[in-house]
Amino acid sequence: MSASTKLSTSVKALCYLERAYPKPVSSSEIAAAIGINSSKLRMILSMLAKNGIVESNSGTTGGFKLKKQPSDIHLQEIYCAIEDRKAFHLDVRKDSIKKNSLPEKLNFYFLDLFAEVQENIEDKMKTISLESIIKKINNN
Amino acid sequence: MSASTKLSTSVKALCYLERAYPKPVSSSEIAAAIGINSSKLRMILSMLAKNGIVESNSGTTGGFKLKKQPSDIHLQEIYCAIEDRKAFHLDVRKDSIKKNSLPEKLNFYFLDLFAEVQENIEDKMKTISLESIIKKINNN
DNA sequence: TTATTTGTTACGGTAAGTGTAACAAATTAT
DNA sequence: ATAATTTGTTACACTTACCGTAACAAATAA
Repeated sequence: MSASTKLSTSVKALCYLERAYPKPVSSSEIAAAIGINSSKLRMILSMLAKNGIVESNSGTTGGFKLKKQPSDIHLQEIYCAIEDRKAFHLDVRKDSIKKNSLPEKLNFYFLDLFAEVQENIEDKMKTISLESIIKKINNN
Repeated sequence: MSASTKLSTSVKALCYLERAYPKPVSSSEIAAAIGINSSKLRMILSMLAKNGIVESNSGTTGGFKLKKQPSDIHLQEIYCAIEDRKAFHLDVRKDSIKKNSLPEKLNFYFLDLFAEVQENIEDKMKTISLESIIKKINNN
């Protein structure tokens, strides 16, 4: 699952949970509402649960519900919870490239550059809370 | 071919051309030096040629050479020449999503957000010239 | 004990990315 | 003119990633 898909799916689910709060909601219900398979959604929600963003409970009265206030949940936090890899990942073909060659040095250069870009993106995401998204959406 | 691969390959080739300047170099020679297939490289270089970054000539004495000064070639320019799509592209599954629903609104929200991020990245790339990359590489 | 829900794994189908080959068109050398 | 070289482009097999779905053990409540 791609990073952007995971991120948007997460926010859709979290918005749904915010509306239902404090009632817990099952993955099936959320999945049907946002148009995704419930297994895939559970995969995402379980990661959010491990990172303390949502609470999950098994059983008849189980389901998911928000564990933090929307104003305290930021995009960067969500992103880190669901994705270990970076959004940008450079091709570093160590095969067929000589040590200390120009191509290798350029690979390192782009590795650094993309890491920097990645940091910029994460900084931006830190400034966006779930609450701000919900407010913006409601004004449309 | 992914955007990051195209970009790094382009810069590798351009650095090679800068070193050989003003002698034209064949795609085979560059391809061997940077470890890529010559057909794929020609695909990239032809796009750079269409955008006035390099000059291409057929025939025995043909090949590629820089058409602009390294200080006048910027990453953003290269990126635009080789890639029409954006680096980030959101999943907008219009199927199974109702009109004016929360998920649809959130899709639009992320579409806007990612477009903004994209602009930030391009702004950053505008500040990086081929010359600055070459200087940085040579100091390592 | 039964029913419900999470958490996780697996699998087939589809799309994207990679590496290579091939060949027409253009240009130069002989 | 003819041959050789190089670009520009297309095609193809192979691999990898992605997407949608199903399945089932573990946990929990009725």
